[in-house]
Amino acid sequence: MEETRRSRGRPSQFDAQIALETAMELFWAQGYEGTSMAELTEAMNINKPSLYAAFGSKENLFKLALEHYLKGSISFISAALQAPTAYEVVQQLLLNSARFLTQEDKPAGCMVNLGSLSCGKEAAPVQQVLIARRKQFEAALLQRFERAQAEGELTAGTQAADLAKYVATLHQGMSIQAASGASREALEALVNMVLANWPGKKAAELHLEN
Amino acid sequence: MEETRRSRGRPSQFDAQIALETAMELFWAQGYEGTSMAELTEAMNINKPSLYAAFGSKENLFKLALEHYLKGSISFISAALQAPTAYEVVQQLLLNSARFLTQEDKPAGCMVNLGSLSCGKEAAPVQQVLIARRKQFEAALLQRFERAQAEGELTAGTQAADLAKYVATLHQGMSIQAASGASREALEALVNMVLANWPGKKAAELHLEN
DNA sequence: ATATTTAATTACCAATCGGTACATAAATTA
DNA sequence: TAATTTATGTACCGATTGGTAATTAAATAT
Repeated sequence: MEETRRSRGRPSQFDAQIALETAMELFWAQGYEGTSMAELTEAMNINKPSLYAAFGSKENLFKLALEHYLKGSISFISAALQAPTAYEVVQQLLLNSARFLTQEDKPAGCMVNLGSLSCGKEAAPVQQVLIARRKQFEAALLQRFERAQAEGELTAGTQAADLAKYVATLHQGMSIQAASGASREALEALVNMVLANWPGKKAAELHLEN
Repeated sequence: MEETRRSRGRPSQFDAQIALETAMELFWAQGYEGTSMAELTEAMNINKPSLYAAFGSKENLFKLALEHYLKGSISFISAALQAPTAYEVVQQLLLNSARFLTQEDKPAGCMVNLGSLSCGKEAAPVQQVLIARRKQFEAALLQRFERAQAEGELTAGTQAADLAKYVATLHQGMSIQAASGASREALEALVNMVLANWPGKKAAELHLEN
């Protein structure tokens, strides 16, 4: 089944996906500027010329590591976005985020939200990519809340855009909390409090939900 | 009147406070790792030996620049904490933050919240100082909300600790929003939404849930 | 076997990093 | 004026930065 046409020259001694996983964890934990190519080559166990041949440059390696990160983390996000109600979307999203942001075997916080927030000019391209991803996340929330609004789910005065920015802001704040040492339990308590005061619903409806 | 005893040797050609202001803006915008001593010496218009003689090291310069930042930004925070009710505390704090984080002539976002979130091992001491400052801010909020609770202001089920973490998290998220290009108006709309759903405000309705 | 293709290895590049030695300039004190 | 004190300017330090040239090793194709 796995008969992928042997390539011609000397075979690679590393698996690109595994190498990207290692690069991802380093960039995730230490950021773009805080991670040197020397650290990367040692952790990935690849010589520098091989690494450059495979991934192009430090900047490109970061972008590929970011895509790898999104592949692994976007699953529970897109799953949450498919929940039947806006409330359940936020519930799933934030509760799962509280856990994701405090995984024991992974860096704390979200790679997209924490990366290159303040950085030198050399890191500007990477910074722009991360900003775009943050906006993309908020746009996905907006789209989902607009649907909820069309389905008559939200209260009259509630703006879908404000709601999307509210959830995105909470998610980003939770990343800083996690990176600053907040425990999983503390984040979960925070999320439960947010859910108990969810703006999209009236108190009476909230009572029925639980 | 300003008869401050002339020092003995050759006089400094720079004002330490003005120099710190410049260093602060650079570190604020580009972070600790993203700002080089070469950039600093040029922007501050001080030779490297003079800079080292005056401020010790890059790490120490950052810490002094941070203290300078706090001196300038902590005023509206401590003023907000003295508002008569918890609601007004949050109102003043977040509305003023929305403006502070989007000043036109200053870097976007909060230097404490955005600095060294992910960084290399060399920046670890600076990272720890920033984490401590974030915790200090949340602790000040906690203290204020505990007072509000003692004054019978909050509903029975509301934990002051959760409330403090909620506001701190929002403030941190707003910093990322500002750093990612969010406008002042968008942040103000967000804050107004948060205030409209402030847990202590509609106490009677929310009390039904728990 | 030989040629060809591709990767690994070693050694190296100019540029920049944070930090300093050394000599000089400008002030006060004696 | 001479001695002392402090800051300045120049020139430099070893280490590290991201990135490569050139050679060798290991596979397939002819």
